[in-house]
Amino acid sequence: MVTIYDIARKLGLSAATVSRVVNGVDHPVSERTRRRILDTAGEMGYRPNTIAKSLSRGRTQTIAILLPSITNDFYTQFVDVVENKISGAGYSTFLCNTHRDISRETAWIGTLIERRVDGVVFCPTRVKPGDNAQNLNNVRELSRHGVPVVAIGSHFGAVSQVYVDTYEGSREAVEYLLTLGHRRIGFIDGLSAGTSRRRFRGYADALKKHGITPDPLFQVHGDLSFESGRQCALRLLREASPSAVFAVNNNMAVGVLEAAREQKIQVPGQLSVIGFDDSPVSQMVYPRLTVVRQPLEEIGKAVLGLLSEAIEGKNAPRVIRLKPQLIRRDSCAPEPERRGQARIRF
Amino acid sequence: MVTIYDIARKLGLSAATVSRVVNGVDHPVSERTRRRILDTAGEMGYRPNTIAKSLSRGRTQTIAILLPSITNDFYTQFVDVVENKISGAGYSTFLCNTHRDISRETAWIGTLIERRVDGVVFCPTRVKPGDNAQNLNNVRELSRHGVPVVAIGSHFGAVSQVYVDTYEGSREAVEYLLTLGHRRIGFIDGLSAGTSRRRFRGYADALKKHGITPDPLFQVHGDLSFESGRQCALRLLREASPSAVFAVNNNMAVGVLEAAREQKIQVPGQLSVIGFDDSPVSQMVYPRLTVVRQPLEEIGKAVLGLLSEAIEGKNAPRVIRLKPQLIRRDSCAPEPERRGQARIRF
DNA sequence: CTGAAAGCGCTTACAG
DNA sequence: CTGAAAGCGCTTACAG
Repeated sequence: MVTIYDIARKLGLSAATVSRVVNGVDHPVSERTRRRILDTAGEMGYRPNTIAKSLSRGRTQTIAILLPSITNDFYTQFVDVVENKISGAGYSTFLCNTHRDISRETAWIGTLIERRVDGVVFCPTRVKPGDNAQNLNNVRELSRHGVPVVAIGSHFGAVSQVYVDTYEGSREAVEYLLTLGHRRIGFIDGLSAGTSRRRFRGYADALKKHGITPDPLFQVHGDLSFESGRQCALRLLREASPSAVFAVNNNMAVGVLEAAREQKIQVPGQLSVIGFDDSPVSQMVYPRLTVVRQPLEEIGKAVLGLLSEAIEGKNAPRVIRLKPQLIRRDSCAPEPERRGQARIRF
Repeated sequence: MVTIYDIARKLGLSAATVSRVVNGVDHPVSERTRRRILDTAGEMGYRPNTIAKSLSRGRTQTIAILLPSITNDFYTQFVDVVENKISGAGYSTFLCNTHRDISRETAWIGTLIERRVDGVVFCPTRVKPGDNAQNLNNVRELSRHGVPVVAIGSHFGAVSQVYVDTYEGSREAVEYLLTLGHRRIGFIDGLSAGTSRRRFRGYADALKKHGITPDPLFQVHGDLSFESGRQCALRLLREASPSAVFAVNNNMAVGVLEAAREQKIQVPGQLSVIGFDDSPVSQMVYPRLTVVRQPLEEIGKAVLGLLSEAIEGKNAPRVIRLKPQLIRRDSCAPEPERRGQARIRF
């Protein structure tokens, strides 16, 4: 590999001068030597060594995206927009996948500190009850070592956060179903340790506001997979016969569609369905899913903004709140009639 | 940030000794000083600086995955398994997304050379006719700078390759349809500049073997999206009335399902459908798609094996061939009857 | 306009 | 068992 010294030697110049011109630094250099340097750099196939630059500058121009899963549609789309903005800002990005294993998250933290990344986009991994506490430890560990962090969704003390008001999104979705006349509304939750509690509260509050007491019979827990959505729906259909179902993600909502099909229940004729997030699959199924969409482009912009602030050290950590949006497609319809009145419990 | 010098100074030792023990190098050190160093390293919260290590060792322990799109299910799954193996081998991975833009691929090449990555997993971006030539240039550029490369799918001179025999997979899928009695088999291709020519040849050869001359009327081009699959299917249905359709990816195959639904054509009763790759969506639609699956786990293993060889410089570049597998699910059935005999052209 | 020199934080052959 | 020193490839304040 050719270095600035090779160029300097060949031209009888100093490395300092070569460094200045190849970096386009604002520093007076005669036009002639500039040309000579640029030319021979080209001829020799010179490529600056980013590692050496990083060491002397104390900056790596590198950002990590730490997340629970890359095969989950939400994160895939998240990575797509965030990575795009990161590289647009002149950084490279380390992809750090925990595979929903908190111990791998913790391991990544160490690696990222040692790699001296300039910042990390932190999507906490939490599936088990204790995970949340470990997330906090991990964020603190980064902060202790001076690594700027922006957290997605969850709040971790003195660190910036982009927060999508899933409570509000959830509430709106259920409001919508209520407006359509539904009163028997099932809720398919995710892992209990996850952030879906906010989604549940939005659901519950909407019901209460309309004088309906949330009934545990209408609430089931899945694991975010298609198959679990199907199972949950089957159970709801059997035990609560809802006229509408709200699921906390898309895969499970699609599972609901499948369960309905198996039970010969028409969607949306006999059963309305709403999902959360807006993955491509939501428009590839029949009927196309009505969903609560998280504003990915805005999220990406917020993430980069907050991260830049944190890196520059200009502003104090802060949180940017974003609102999800209800996208009405074809999976919802007015409640058909008050079938099964006798079994209504609320 | 605390350095080995800080530890050395505090203990009245040399940086060399500290370096040796914190790295667990095989070099005699008294048990006492080892303990002292380890203890104070712990107390001081010492973290080795990977950047400095990289510079002095001439190795960055970093691998890049360069790909056309991260929102495409195939690449998402590919990244999931490959990144997992890469980090398992002690490397971190740079995610380099070209967004199907060849000029961004070229830009990444420069960045990766300058970052001195230890290797790159190269999934060529090609959508336009000229892209292929640029892919070759890019691979050569990496090689010229001594960066080990393993290419996926395409062949690029003196560089290792993992090759999935999509010709064979395609041929088998069409054989299967022929076995079911289908003779009017539509083919939905991707971008013409892509690798799907091999898939087309598999299709064409299977037909010929059964005495059927491939008819251009049965061949249409989509852009790999769901919507284009739908459009292509609509056109095929209108102009060629096939009894089976084979699409070169899953999204388009799902689009075929949607088109059939709109036209009140039963799948698989009146139309059989096969897709390529095996994305999660293929099992979330109705009916579940029969597909040609690429063996991701094996691909991942092959990639890492080849990359290791290239990094160690032990073996000459070589290619590992893998075979896709036909996964029979619910979207295919025997050809119902010879409807529309009069219009058969072959 | 150009350069000498120290520094970034580590590794490692060479001595002792 | 321990250390002095050079080297990895840059940057940049300081001189001239």
